[in-house]
Amino acid sequence: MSSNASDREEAERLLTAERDVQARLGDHPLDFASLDAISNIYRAAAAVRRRAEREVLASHGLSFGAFTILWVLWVWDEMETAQLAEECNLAKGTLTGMLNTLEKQSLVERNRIESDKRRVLVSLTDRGTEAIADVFPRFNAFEGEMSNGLSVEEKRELARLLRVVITNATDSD
Amino acid sequence: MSSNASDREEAERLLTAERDVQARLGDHPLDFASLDAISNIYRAAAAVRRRAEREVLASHGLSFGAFTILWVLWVWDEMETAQLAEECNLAKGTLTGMLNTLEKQSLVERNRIESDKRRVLVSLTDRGTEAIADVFPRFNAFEGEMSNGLSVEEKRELARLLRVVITNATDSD
DNA sequence: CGTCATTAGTTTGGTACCGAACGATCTGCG
DNA sequence: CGCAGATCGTTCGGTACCAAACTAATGACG
Repeated sequence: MSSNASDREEAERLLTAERDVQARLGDHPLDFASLDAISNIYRAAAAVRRRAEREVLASHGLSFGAFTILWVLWVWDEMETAQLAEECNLAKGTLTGMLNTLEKQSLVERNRIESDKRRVLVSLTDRGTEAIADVFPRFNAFEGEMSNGLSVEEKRELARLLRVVITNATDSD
Repeated sequence: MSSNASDREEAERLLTAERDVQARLGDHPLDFASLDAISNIYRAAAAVRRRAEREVLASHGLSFGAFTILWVLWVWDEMETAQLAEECNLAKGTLTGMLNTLEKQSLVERNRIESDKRRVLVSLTDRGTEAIADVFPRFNAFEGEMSNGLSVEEKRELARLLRVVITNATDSD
């Protein structure tokens, strides 16, 4: 890791920008701590997602969202659509489309619940189980790479801090 | 916040699932610390983004990405397309489309650079400056809400931990 | 000068994703 | 029963987003 002249220049450039922004805001004080924390969440998520799709998922023809669906179904065996959408952080309309795709690929199957025909139970097919069992270890190793340089305690702390944000963002939705 | 019976049940449910997954993986050990840390990044990002769009940005007709573009231009005054895409975490093709939208709304303008006609300098219009100056304080307050319950030190720590992940995910791209 | 590799931005084709409106099914209450 | 609301999944219209192919402009080297 280089901590050199250009890093220092970059830091100065950022400080100048920070001052400029503050000036433009007048006396309304800027909450930089929150800004950094929250905006880095988005940057990290986008970067991790893109890289995962390219390096781990593309070879299996899976998008990040599709992977998540398979993973959740693998863990919980079968799940109703609404719950699955919630667990995967997707709007239910989005899930419908992705399940169509996954169904065409014979990775998942849908079954209407007899006792309540509005509801649908989604589960993995054998092919789907095979796929996620194959790709998951690679994905988990990738997660390890992405948190390289963090101790186990730091990873736990990161997860904890993020849980607070998730709660705030999900609260009284 | 309730720490009650159903929370405990939920925790047990999760532990069971964890054991099941581990069993399914056989002797290949699962890196739960990395899994939690990384997957929470994505959950947090999606939750924050959706909420920001609904509660802060929708009233201004801005998407999260569009907001980011305006914000970056506000901070840096003007910027070439490639650099702007990088700063906003967008593929350059994506940026083209979003700039078209923003241009139609008269929020940004594009100017070819005379000395090198391939390049384009993007900057805010007066309307754009007005828009971001109006919405940003609200957005920053929202970021504060999202990190509610975290001390300033914890926010800085969160930002720092995420920077490590960002570096890992961006490294040798 | 001309041609070839490089670079900047745009176009293209395709998926993911959202919110809102919808249609089907269930449930409670008269 | 029967019908008024609630609840489930799907459909619809629209944006955002990516990677890869393309186009125009530049610059380097003969």
